[in-house]
Amino acid sequence: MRNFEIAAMFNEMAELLETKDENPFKIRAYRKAAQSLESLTKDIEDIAKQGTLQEIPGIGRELAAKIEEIISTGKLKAYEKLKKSIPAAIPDMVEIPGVGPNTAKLLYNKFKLKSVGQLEKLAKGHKICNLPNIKEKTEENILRGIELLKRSKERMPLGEALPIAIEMTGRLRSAPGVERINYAGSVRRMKETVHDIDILITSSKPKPIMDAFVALPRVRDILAHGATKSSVLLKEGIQVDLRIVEPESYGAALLYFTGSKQHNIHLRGIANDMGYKINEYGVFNGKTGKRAAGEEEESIYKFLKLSYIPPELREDAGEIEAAAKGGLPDLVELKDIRGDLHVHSEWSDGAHSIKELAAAAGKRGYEYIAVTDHSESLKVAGGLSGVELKEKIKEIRDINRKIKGLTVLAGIELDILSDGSLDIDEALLPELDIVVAAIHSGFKQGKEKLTRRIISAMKNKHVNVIAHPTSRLMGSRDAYELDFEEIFKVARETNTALEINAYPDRLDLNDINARRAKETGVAVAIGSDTHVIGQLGNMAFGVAVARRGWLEKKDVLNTLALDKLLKKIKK
DNA sequence: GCCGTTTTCGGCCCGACTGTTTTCAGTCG
Repeated sequence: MRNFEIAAMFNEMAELLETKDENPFKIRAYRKAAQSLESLTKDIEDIAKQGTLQEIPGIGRELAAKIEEIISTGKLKAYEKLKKSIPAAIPDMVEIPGVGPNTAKLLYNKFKLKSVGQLEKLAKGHKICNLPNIKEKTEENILRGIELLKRSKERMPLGEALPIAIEMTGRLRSAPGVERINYAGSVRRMKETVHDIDILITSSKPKPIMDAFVALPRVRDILAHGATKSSVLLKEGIQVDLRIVEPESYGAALLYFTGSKQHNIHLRGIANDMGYKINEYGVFNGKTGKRAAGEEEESIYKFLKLSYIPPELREDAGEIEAAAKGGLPDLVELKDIRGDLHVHSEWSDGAHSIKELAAAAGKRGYEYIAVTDHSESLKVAGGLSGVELKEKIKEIRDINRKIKGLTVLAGIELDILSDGSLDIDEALLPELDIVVAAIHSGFKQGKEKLTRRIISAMKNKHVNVIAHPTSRLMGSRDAYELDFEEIFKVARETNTALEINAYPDRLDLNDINARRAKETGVAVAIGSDTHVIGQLGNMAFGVAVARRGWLEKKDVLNTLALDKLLKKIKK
């Protein structure tokens, strides 16, 4: 799977081309192609073999040839040449907020800089403030930009960003003059990580709201403070943008501010073809300037003859074409979830008793939870021996006799050992209601071996779900590579579900693999991997991944009623 | 560099904020 490697190369080429005064549309073409590769649900090498590269949106004759060159030689001459032609300090300087290609080139040509560090020294010595278009203020801004670059995080996990977005909108809601308020951007699209938080407000009196915004307690730095648009950097290292528009522009502004950029560009292109223009204020007739829509998002999609596209799908990954044909999926919702299939109790490394978990799950309206404590070899997590497992199953049966309205399923999170065997006396497996298996060690074994381990677990007739298939932990452990095509194939053949682990640092399967699972007819189970009762709420993040993966209710195992669930999984 | 029942050439989304300017370029989203 070299999709991401090639996408990264195209993205880097776009950045390099930006410093060369290249045609901006050519630069966009590279970005669009990169994005297209990132959202691809198939292996690029397979597509190349079939000779259908040019069927990928944004890939034409030239980029297809470049992809083939990368696949066959491992290199791309055009990339190497481009990289050699641009001094490394220029793209490094462009990383500084406020410094773009032109400023970077100007600085390089004047001082022949080798690094951002050298630039910082010069700026501190007031050596750059006599260049054309650069005076003291710009010099200060460059220094501030360098500081920002050091302090700001690359991307923040959704699990951290969403609560901040909710808190900030909550605080601003009561500011004088606020009519409607929403967070937008990639947080609204529920992307797994976000670069910044976008907030939209409608009001006819923006100024006092803006002043309140930049004075909020979390604000560490004000990056821009205008009449209708401001940006701040929070103490947490993430940027928040606030935009205020008149109430009649709510829909258009929410659409614009939610993105994605590629989705908006595509919509605006459709409007152009119809003789109309879309901006953040509305849809306007290109000739008369007369307003045609914009108060609500729905009215804009309707005007463009598209069905309404939920934010999670707005990535220009085929959703606009589907909406034009009325073929959008009817996305699964949190309220469709009838139970949680991955929960830990104090029998292993969870904090609560099974009784407490059952009560909390009942409060959430669930019909069932599977208590899936770890198996014996996972010592750090207090894995259960066979004897303990038997006791635990007995406890669950007792609890089920006493409680009403919710069924506790006797489960296990079974370790898939490094040779692919299962960490249990297999005679015990039939006594369990549901068996979840997962890899917890040997992450560096390589693609082939890891794939074989998972496949051999799936082939066991008692294993129902493979949990967190790639074992990634955002920010600390990358996903290992797997042959997903093979895994999906065996999963379908053996009636094994793959998990979307809803724990915010995992979200594994991710959106793209979830979509591919659906396309290949593999069932998906969403599990919260709860260790503390509050984490049951993480189910919402798992549902978000499912929605971003185009999943419908029927694609998700734990939307089934208990009797249907038990009938559907293998025994 | 892509794309096309209007086009194989000539389009390609659109606007806010800032600083250095005296009308605009650069940057950002």
